[in-house]
Amino acid sequence: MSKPAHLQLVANGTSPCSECRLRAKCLPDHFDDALASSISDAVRAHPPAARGTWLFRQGEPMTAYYFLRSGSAKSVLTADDGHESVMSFLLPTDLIGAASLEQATYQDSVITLERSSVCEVPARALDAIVGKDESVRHLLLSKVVHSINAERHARVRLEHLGADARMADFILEMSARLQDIGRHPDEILLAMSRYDIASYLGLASETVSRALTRFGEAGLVSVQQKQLTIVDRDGLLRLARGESAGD
Amino acid sequence: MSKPAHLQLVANGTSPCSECRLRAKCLPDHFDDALASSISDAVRAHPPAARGTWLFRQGEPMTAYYFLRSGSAKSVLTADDGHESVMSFLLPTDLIGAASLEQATYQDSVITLERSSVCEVPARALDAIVGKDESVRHLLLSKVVHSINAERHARVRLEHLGADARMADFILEMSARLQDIGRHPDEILLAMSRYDIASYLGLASETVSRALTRFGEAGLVSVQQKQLTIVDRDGLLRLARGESAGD
DNA sequence: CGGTAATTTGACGCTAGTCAATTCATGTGG
DNA sequence: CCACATGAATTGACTAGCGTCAAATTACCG
Repeated sequence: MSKPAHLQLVANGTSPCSECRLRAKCLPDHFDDALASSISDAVRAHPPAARGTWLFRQGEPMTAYYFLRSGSAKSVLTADDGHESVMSFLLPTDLIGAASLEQATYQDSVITLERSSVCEVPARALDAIVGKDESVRHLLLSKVVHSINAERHARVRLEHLGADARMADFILEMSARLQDIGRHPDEILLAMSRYDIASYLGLASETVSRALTRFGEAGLVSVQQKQLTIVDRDGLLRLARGESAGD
Repeated sequence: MSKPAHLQLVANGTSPCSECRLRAKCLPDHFDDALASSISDAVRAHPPAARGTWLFRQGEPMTAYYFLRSGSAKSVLTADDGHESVMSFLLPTDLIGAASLEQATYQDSVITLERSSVCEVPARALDAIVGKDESVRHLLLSKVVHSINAERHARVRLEHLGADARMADFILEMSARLQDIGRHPDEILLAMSRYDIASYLGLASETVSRALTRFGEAGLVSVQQKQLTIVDRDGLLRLARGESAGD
């Protein structure tokens, strides 16, 4: 994260979705010719960008949305007083910029957490497709609504759970999302810093550190730097439900 | 709130929007004939419902959205373990059910906090209008996105603010929303219980009570049961920014 | 006017934040 | 390729804010 740089707009990609392994998560089932041609006009695949690359920054004019194709990123909200909060971690197939739809400027900043590639969809092009294709419209809406419910989950987690429970819930959340995109649900690469996790969960980074250490000692997970492996999923589940380790 | 009852579907309303004082907040500027007729087919105004009436409950099949026309309501999320969290307070012109768009069942429960009336929009009718009218589509999307950003604000409030600051922020939030619908920004009717406020802010109800008492003593507000009057707006603002009372 | 629920107020304890010091990765340049 | 520098992560000690429990008071509705 030493050299933040803006995303280079190297538009060397061509109609990218037709061959994409993850297409089913981004587009409707029926990938007919009409849709395919709309898409290839609209979507621009980018070459991989280095860790620490900004896709956009809060306050900039809103020009495009993105879908993450590989790697990972985080979304950061900067409050009036300068405080920064990590609002979400982004994995492949996630819609990036949902909170900025219909807005003149971006409502948050997004930065890659590792070498990552994205598919860019200019705002205008998205609007055109959504106006034409009903199933794309439903898919977009359901992605947006999904992010409402993700925010709500995050909020309820803050309201009701203690530090350990939040941490366990976070691990299970990441696991479920990895599984959803066809990755192994027990092998989690924590590409973000402890500080980022802490901000996401409303904790101090020391508390995250302590929780991970304790989880390791209790045989719930095994942690080696950024690589976390789930060992006792049921144990994590119990913790996330707010039951103390022993019950 | 003693006798919860489901909303009576007395469809005695007719094309309600054409005469509605708050139309500008629910519909696009140009209210042409085509749109007007779509609307009158779709929107059904209900007679006022008593306090404690459920509009819908989490898990029920999703059939319709609502716009609040008068009164107020709260949205409640029930977690797997039975815990209930107040997710939002609803005021006139608010879209009710945004989190349930494109879902088979309602994602939360909504109950009136006082005698209130609503405009019902069947899911199918909304979809039809959104498919036809571009400006309605943009308005709907911006309402949905607005609720993402409201959730985010609520979450950042939990993460960064102490009890007093949350409370002050809540009062200012309600004030701004009242002003937005043309009501006096200093006269706030707290139709919800202290317990509801506490749940919304992630606090204990005792903490809410104490904060209100202290605010009254400090001359920031004047409280008489459910009627709250803002006395020192700047003082509240400073508190909400996290500055202690004296700075 | 009485009964019930909501609210207020007080006392106490625990959780997690803060401060501080140490160890450990990471990647950079000689 | 290794030594070093920088920032991240870990660990420990201390403290404060807020939740919990309990009791008293007040509002509200029949």
